[in-house]
Amino acid sequence: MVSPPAVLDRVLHLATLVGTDLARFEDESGLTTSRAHLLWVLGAAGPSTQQSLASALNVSARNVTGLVDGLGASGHVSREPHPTDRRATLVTPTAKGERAIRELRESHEQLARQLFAHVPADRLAVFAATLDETITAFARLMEET
Amino acid sequence: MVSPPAVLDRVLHLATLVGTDLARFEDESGLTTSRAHLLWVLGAAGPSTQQSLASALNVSARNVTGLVDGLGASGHVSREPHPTDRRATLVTPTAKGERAIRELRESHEQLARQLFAHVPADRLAVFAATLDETITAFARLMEET
DNA sequence: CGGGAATGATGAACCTGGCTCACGGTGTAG
DNA sequence: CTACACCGTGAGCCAGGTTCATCATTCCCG
Repeated sequence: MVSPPAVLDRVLHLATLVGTDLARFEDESGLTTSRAHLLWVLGAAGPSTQQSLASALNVSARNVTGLVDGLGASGHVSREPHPTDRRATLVTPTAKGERAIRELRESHEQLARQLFAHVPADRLAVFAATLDETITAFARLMEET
Repeated sequence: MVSPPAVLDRVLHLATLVGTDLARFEDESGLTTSRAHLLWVLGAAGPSTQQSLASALNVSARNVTGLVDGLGASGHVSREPHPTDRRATLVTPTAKGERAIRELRESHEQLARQLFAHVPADRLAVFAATLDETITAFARLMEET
């Protein structure tokens, strides 16, 4: 019999390990977690207004200003005028930013492949399914509250 | 076929959800994440020097000073003289601190039970085993680097 | 036993990542 | 044209981290 709290601990343990790996990546690339996160979102969504980045990252718009300032200073993104709305700016990755996004993706993929390399496909499927159900259970739990 | 990166994403997703739940707990109890974490460790290890807390939390000793200051101000812990080493202080939970630690444990256990309630025991066992193997794989990966 | 090195906690100064509130510029619906 | 809504940002705050320097104590070795 496996005790649920022990399983939860394992999940959290794995998450912190992945976080450690991300930190290593950041050290190498000179990015911080939040800026890497912003770049990640930018890579997924393409050039975006700061508002949309704020809601995607689930932080305040003011905070995005600061992150974009930092990424601008390090040459990863630039602020381009929005083609139709003169209030907004389009945060756009530079060549350096694109490269960082690509490395981020590759690092993520490589980590995932290495982590699960030893797990047979059928067990990985069970694993993923259980995760899905658990996430769903969580969502239901949050709604009730 | 389940793609490894997608599985990794699910793990991280679940971890952030759990993090959200922890944040809710903090709001209710007036604690912050780091202080709750310190209390958690304190509950597991019993009265400790700040040094040992620092290494358990993996942060600088200086930082622990600040966290203990905060927890002291909110009445969760007190600094007691170390019985044999007059340089050190023993960070000790007060009655209020003990209560918070108990609530922390209960909340954690309840969450785990609710999350995995719907998962049959055999599948949970596979899940836990896969997690263990993955964590081990990770440790091996880190060593090589 | 005595003196130099290690250790435990903290003050000072700094950075990042968050937040809110206020404000100026722009868009848009009446 | 006027009012309202929305985008970005300045100002100011807090928590959580860091390093470096300092002081008291402990420990160890000659």
